[in-house]
Amino acid sequence: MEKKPFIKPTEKELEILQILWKNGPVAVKDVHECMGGDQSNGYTTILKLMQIMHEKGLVTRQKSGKLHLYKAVASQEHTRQFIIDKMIHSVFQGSATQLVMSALGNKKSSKEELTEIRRYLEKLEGGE
Amino acid sequence: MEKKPFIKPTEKELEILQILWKNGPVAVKDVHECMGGDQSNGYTTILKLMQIMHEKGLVTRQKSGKLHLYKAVASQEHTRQFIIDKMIHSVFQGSATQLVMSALGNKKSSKEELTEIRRYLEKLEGGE
DNA sequence: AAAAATATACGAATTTTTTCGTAACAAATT
DNA sequence: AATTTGTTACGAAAAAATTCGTATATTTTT
Repeated sequence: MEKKPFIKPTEKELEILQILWKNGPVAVKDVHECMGGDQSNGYTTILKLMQIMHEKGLVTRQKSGKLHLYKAVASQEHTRQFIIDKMIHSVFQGSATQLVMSALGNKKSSKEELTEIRRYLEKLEGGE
Repeated sequence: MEKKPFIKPTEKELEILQILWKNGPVAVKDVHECMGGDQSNGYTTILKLMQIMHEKGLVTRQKSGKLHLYKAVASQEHTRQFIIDKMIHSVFQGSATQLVMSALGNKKSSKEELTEIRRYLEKLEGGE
């Protein structure tokens, strides 16, 4: 059996993953453009990062003509949950409740958002 | 006017801050012990980290006899909100709602927790 | 006052993350 | 077939974060 340790992506890697999740399998060029072109990041910087991500197993890639199309391995949902779990543990002393309150307390969430969350909560409570 | 950029603490720094918030002004020794003694971290490692945090302005310190008592500068609440905001932006495409759902979805939160959060929400909605 | 114990200071090594220059390669264009 | 163009590969530098050894200072004990 293969045990996958799930490597936590670094900040930059996360930025790249966001783009991969949103746009499906894309080339380095596309990611680079999505990140604002050379103003903010050199092309080879992004390329290198994506190669490293490939080494780490964070992404797979597939040759298509002369370019590589990269795809995230872990789902956005899975990665989010992993990160959130870590955060709940390291910053909110294990309390999801405290995280939620912090998340909602500062942001002026719209009434619609709050209602949506409340519905979601009721569903969770009901379904138990 | 002094503009405070608010430096985001690193992971290890955050661990230390947790202890400072919880236990008030304490010496390096205390922090070191709280973190499991030499098994996990050398004393001088923690010391150095705390000195760096001092340089960065993350903590203040005060001499008390021969030791330094360290205290976090930013409040736990403030730091939490800063980190959560960053996370909402970088991982949840700006949607606090999605973060909340992710936080509650994976964890099997207890009925009590869910109820507590729902009450909190109702208060937010009402108070608007 | 010498020795031991307890802290801090400092410098440096190590590891991880980020950045980038240059080479190599392949396809398209001339 | 030579040149240009677009891409990946590679190596190394720079920056940031973490770890630790050793020196120094101060207090306590002998």
